[in-house]
Amino acid sequence: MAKHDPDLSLLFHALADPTRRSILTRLAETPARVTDLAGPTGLRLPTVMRHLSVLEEAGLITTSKDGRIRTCAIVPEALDPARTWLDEQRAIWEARLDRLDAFVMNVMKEGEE
Amino acid sequence: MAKHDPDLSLLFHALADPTRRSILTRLAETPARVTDLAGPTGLRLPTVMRHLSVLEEAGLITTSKDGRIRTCAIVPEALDPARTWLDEQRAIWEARLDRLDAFVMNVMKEGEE
DNA sequence: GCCATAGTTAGCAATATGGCTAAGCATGAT
DNA sequence: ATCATGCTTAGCCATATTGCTAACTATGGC
Repeated sequence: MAKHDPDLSLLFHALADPTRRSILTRLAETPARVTDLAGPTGLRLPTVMRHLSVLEEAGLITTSKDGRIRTCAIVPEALDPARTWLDEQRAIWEARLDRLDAFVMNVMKEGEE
Repeated sequence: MAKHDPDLSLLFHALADPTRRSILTRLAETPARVTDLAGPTGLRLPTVMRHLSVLEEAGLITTSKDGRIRTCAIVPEALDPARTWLDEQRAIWEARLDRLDAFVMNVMKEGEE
């Protein structure tokens, strides 16, 4: 049951920003409030909110509000589609490398003229 | 031989675009000319050139020009930093999950006393 | 030389991104 | 009730991204 959109573009885009990655590693320690997350970044609240919504839309975090406090937490399995894609690519790329070796050697041999 | 910056932001950003990912999977089959890569995308040459330079700056591909033909090829190990980061995160995230489990169990146990 | 091919460069337009301030709303403490 | 806290919304600005066309360079074939 895929609740979150596993769209790779959303996922990779969310991971492409250092602020967002630092938020994720911070959340890896423990869930945190929005203000707690903003602190280390040195950014203003609305800016952090924006990053959080990007992370949430990518399915990387969930948030819930209790009173006036919104608590954010990671969604560990959200990384899986990215990992899977990378693993698939590596498999394909490496398989091709063997063929490429042969190709390069051939070209180099012909280039000796 | 210019070492490419393994910057995760560049890397993830490059992977965040479907066109670029399709170019990569195309290149996984075999090296190809710029025109060959442009064909399947339905995009114009300059646009594809742009995508290629993003991929090259991220270290994901190398290109070389022979006569008027530029040949592009994947750089398999370029994915490693991304894979490594994902693996690290997963380890940390899962480690925290265990602690969270313990915490929850502890709370539940105390609640029974 | 002439011309088609392959790529490149320059520049335009629309949209997205990432930061901000200012003002608003809801909640908890006094 | 009042006020501080925590978040939210609206809107502004600068820059980046992604597409395009048009014009240019460079190479290879005839």
